[in-house]
Amino acid sequence: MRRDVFQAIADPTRRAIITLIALQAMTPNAIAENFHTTRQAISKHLRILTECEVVKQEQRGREIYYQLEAGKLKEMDIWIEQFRKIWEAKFDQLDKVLSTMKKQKK
Amino acid sequence: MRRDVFQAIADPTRRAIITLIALQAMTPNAIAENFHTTRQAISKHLRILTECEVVKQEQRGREIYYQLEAGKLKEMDIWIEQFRKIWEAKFDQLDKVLSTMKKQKK
DNA sequence: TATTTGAGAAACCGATTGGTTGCAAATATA
DNA sequence: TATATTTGCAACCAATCGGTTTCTCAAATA
Repeated sequence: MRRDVFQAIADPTRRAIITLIALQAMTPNAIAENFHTTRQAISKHLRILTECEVVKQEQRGREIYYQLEAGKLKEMDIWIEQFRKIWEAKFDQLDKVLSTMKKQKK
Repeated sequence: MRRDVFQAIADPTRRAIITLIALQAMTPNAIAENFHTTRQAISKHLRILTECEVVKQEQRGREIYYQLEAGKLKEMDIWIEQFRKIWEAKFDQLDKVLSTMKKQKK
């Protein structure tokens, strides 16, 4: 199955997992404690995140620590980049309007 | 149905539509010409994009022009923002490693 | 007025999703 | 060694997705 970062972060649970493990790596069990689903459901999400390389595994004994691969999120950032100019331009226009209003007030 | 921006951009066709109409508003027919699907399928995507407020309609006679609401994409940008520090930190570390290697070479 | 054109809505379809329960394998511990 | 713990995997299920075809409606045009 072909997956990408955009699909990976489409699910709210997956986004929550990403935020959760952003600062320190965690095991599936520890992660699952933070959600109202079964451990297996979390395991599935982790599999998807791993396939998309948004997350990295590190085996330690029988435990597996999942760690965020923040760099992969940069791909999204690059896609959004092209639209940043547009919404910033919009705000520039708003600035102009606001400063015009200010001048008129004076 | 509860939808959000993240679901909106999860589909590649939808992302392509967004890029397509970023610079100028377009009608469903005009948009559909750029894809290998029916106009109705595009119409469905436009409905989802409209529900998520990523896109705005402007009726002109019997034609409807779809226009990008770039500001909505900013929501995603804000979510990614929190991870930007992390991947930038990673690259800072890489910089250190590289400069150390450079010094050793000298 | 009759006809063509642009667009959304509805019904349907196969594939995918996110969840569940039950199981098997490997490691840790008594 | 026997048992408990951590994890992934398979099978199943209802809901949703992305697509199609068919239909209706409103606006433009002959």
